[in-house]
Amino acid sequence: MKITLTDREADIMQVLWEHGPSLVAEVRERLSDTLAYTTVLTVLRTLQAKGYVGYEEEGRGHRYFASVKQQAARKNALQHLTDKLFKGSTELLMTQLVSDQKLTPAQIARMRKLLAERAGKE
Amino acid sequence: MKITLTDREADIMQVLWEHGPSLVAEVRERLSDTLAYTTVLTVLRTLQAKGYVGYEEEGRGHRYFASVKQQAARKNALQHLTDKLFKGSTELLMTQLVSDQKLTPAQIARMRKLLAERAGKE
DNA sequence: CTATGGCTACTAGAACGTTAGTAGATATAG
DNA sequence: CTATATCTACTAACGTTCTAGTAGCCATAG
Repeated sequence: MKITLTDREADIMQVLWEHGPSLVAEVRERLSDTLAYTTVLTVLRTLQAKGYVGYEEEGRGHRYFASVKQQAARKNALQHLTDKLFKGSTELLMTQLVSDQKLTPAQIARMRKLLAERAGKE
Repeated sequence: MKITLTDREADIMQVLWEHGPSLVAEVRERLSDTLAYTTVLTVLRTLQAKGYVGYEEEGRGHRYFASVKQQAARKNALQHLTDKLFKGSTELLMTQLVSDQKLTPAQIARMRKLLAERAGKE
C-alpha cells in the first residue's frame, strides 16, 4: 500500500502513532500548532477517507487510531525523497547525512555497530 | 536560505543540476515525463520567482541555470523529512534505511568506511 | 423541560500545485 | 516580403491542501 502524507497529516499521524487511539480533542492537544477543533477533525476525516486511520465509537465521539504502520509511512517517504532528490540512491542519501555533521560521536558509533551487524548477516 | 521544492520542481532542478544551464526545450527533453513546452516554461518561471533558478538571454530564448546548490536542496528536504516523520532524529532515519535492506554488501562496506573516517575526525 | 456544551457532518474559501492554451514577439525560410 | 516556427508572457482551469465556520445531534445540568 502506497502511503503519502501531507505535512499536516503527518503531524496528526505522529500523534496517533505515539499516543495510540485518541479522541479528536486529545489529538488536538498533542499538536504543537494550535488548530481549531474542527480543523483537526477535518484532517482526521481526510486520513480516514485515505484509509490511513480508523475509529471506534466511544460515547458520543470517535476514538481514532492509525491503521497504517509508522514504519510503512517512513519507508514510503524515504523512497519518495530518494527518488526525487537522490537519483534513487540510498547510498547517496546516507552519504549526505553523514557528511552533514548531524551525528554525534556516540551516534556514529551506534551506526557503525548497526552496519557491522548488517554486514555480518549477509 | 530555505529551499522547498514540489515534486515537479524537483524534476526540473534535477535536470539543471545534472546538465547545467539549459534552454527550455532542453530541459523538456531531459524530463522522463512528457510535458507541454509551456508547462516546463511555467515551472521554470515559478522556480525563478522563488529564486531557485536564474537565466541568461540567449538568442531569442533564455538559458536557465540553477542558482541554489543541489546539496542545499537535499539538506533542506532531509531536514524536513526528519522533522516530520522521524521526530527530528537523523539516527532514527539512518537506522530505518539500514534496516530496510536496501543496501548491497558493497554499499554497506562503503558506508562503514565513511563512518570510520568521520569517527576519526572527531 | 430547556439550555448548554461537546461532538460529528457538511460546506467553503484561500492558497498552492499542475498542466496547458492563447497571444504576441521575433527570427528565419522561401 | 510573407509565412512559419520558436520563444516568452499571460491566463486559466482543475485538483489538493489547509483551515475553519455553520448546522444539527444528543447528553446532561439546572
